[in-house]
Amino acid sequence: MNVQSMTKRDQILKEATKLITEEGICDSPMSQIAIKAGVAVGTIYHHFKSKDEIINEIYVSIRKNVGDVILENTKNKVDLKKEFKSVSLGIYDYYVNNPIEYSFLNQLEHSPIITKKSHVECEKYFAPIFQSYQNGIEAGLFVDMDLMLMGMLTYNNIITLVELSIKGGHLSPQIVDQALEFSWRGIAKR
Amino acid sequence: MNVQSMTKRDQILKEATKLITEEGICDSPMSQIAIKAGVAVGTIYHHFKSKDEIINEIYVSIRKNVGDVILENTKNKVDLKKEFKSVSLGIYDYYVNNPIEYSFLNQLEHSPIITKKSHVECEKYFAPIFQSYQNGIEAGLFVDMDLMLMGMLTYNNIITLVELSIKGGHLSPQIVDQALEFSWRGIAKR
Amino acid sequence: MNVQSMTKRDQILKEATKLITEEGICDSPMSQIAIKAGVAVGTIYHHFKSKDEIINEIYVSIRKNVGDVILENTKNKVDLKKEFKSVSLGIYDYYVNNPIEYSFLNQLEHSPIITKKSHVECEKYFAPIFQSYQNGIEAGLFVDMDLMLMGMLTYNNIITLVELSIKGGHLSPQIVDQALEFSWRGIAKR
Amino acid sequence: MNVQSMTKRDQILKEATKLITEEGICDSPMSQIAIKAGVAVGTIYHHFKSKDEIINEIYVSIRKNVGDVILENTKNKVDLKKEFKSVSLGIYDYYVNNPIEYSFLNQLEHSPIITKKSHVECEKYFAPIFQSYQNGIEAGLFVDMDLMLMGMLTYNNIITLVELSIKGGHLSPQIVDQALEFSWRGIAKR
DNA sequence: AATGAATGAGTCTTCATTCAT
DNA sequence: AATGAATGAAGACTCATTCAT
Repeated sequence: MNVQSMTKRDQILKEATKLITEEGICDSPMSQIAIKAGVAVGTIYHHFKSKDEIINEIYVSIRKNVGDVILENTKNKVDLKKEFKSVSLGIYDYYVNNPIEYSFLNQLEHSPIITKKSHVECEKYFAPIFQSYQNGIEAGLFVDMDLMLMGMLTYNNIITLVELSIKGGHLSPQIVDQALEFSWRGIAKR
Repeated sequence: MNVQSMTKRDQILKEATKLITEEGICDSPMSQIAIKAGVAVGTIYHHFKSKDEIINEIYVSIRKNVGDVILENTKNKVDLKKEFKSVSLGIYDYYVNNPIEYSFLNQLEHSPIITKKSHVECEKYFAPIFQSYQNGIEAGLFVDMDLMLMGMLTYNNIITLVELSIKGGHLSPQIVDQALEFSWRGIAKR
Repeated sequence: MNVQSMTKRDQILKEATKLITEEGICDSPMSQIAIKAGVAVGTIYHHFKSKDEIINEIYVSIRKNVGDVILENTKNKVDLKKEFKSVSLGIYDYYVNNPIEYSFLNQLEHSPIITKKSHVECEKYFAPIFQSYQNGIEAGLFVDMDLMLMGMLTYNNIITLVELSIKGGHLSPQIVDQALEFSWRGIAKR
Repeated sequence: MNVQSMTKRDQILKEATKLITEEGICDSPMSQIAIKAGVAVGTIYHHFKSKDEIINEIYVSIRKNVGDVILENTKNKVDLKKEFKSVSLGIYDYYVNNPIEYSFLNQLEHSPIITKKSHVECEKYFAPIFQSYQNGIEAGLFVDMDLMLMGMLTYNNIITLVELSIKGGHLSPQIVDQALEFSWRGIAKR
């Protein structure tokens, strides 16, 4: 795969993401993606097997981006609260700065189009957080809560914040911190 | 509108909800909805203007169901924590007992198909909760947090719980209570 | 058939004429005719066997109106030129004062929807003109032209005038007379 | 556009013309046009945006054919009467030899499907005749008649002739000449 | 006579995918 | 690798007509 085709492949993925986010999957035909990406329809089929494959690839790749943020912010073992906050802020920043990717995830995560395989592949990107929470519980610093529940509650609280930010415009650092404190009070032992 | 057509109209809405939940909008043709509902395609168009209209109507009606639950659990002013828990459990129970409706909401809430008008109409169903939180803050019993943020965080925590329940099977009352306590710690002043 | 149903029947015919003229046959559904006529769809089918029947009935009835004008202006045998002019002006006036009927005829006369039977029935309405021309030729006052040709040429010249009037607004009596003289020169021996 | 697609495009136009002429627009579905043209339905939409676009394109192209005939017979400035007759005969011949095209025009010219744009585009094809008549009037050889009126009267007389020919079978040169003389007497000063 | 809910074949159009170039 | 014409199944929606009330 040479440089030019790399470019085309990426162009296709990028424009597909944008179009699907804006119009919905039902209203994002391959022909339109081709036009936006500046390639022929046939070219898309040189790089991808089907429309569903494109969608799944985009989905997983965005999840991976978030996974990278998590990894980055958990690699140096530091104070638990600091880590909690830096991971949370990292995810928050990623979504707020990549609203198209965020919106894509929202529209697709509950769709039957995303395969079981894709979902499974995405799970591993969250592993570092679960590890971190596990440590917190074992160290007696976190409340004794079901691990999966704790992970989902805290993650979804970040999503709530992102949602508010995207709908209502920029959030002040105070508001963001309020939300993170909300979560922290929920998991940390007094 | 007589009894029989009521039945047909409801049948259409019910089967459309089920099909869309299972197959996704793209894979839920009107012809299929008609078959499942036991009516002719034309009959659907006798009762609804378009596919989008059906989807929006279903969306709003489910939100209204949740609104009714909220209303039911906020009408008797009682202890704030009791109210918080009964509202939360009410919503939780509704979604867990109506997984199809829950899934429908998930798939559609971020879709461009749902109109601004529908979204606006749904907002009012949440008003009682916001009122309750407002009271809590003013009484000095809740932390001084942005009202919208507080509402979304607590609501989404219930959603998280529902998600876990639907994915992982029945949740023990302890787990449910853990999650509600997580939220309560997040909003209540110590 | 009582007075009320007469009214409804006529209402249906009137609104069908208008709608078809404005929208074309393809875009004039029975349901729309029913609404415009203020009746139920089923009511239309009490009065007419089918859509085609309505169209044919309207077509023939308009042709009959023109036939009545012809009859009216040929019943008193007078000077040939005067008769020619009064018949021509009569037809011209009818169309200009009934532009919807005129337009209906235009749109339908070449359509396969109009049956052979309808066409044949309409022919008789023109008989008086042909008789008049026959007389003119036999009297040696008109050029010796094929009778049918003479009839069509003169009639179509009136149509030309109507067309010009409807497209370009009111025509001065001078212009109208110019056209009638054009025809007259075409048929009268010098 | 290569040779093969040209062929397909033309095939579609040709078969659409024939079918619409025979069956009327309402009874000429795209599926049928596709079958007759020996292409897939989708292929039609590869070449045309909509059914209406096809119809308008056919309409204008036929008018253009007539325009070419007019142009051909007016380019050599000769005797006015000779020109009048050659133009008239040219148009007459075109229609008689292309009865499908003639019938198409008849069915469509008063239809709301033909756009204003199409009508305007067609006007220019008649310009040479109007110029010729203008010359005749200015040279004092033609009666002083409204130019548009003169154009329409003479043109419609040709149409009358065509109509008679198509309905009644072949017309003798004498009959044709009778009609042209009818028109000539109408416009020429004695 | 009048109604209008119901029907379902049929309409125009779309679009994922293929394939010859 | 890239193209884009071609395909045809399938989609949303229409509408003439029927029929129980």
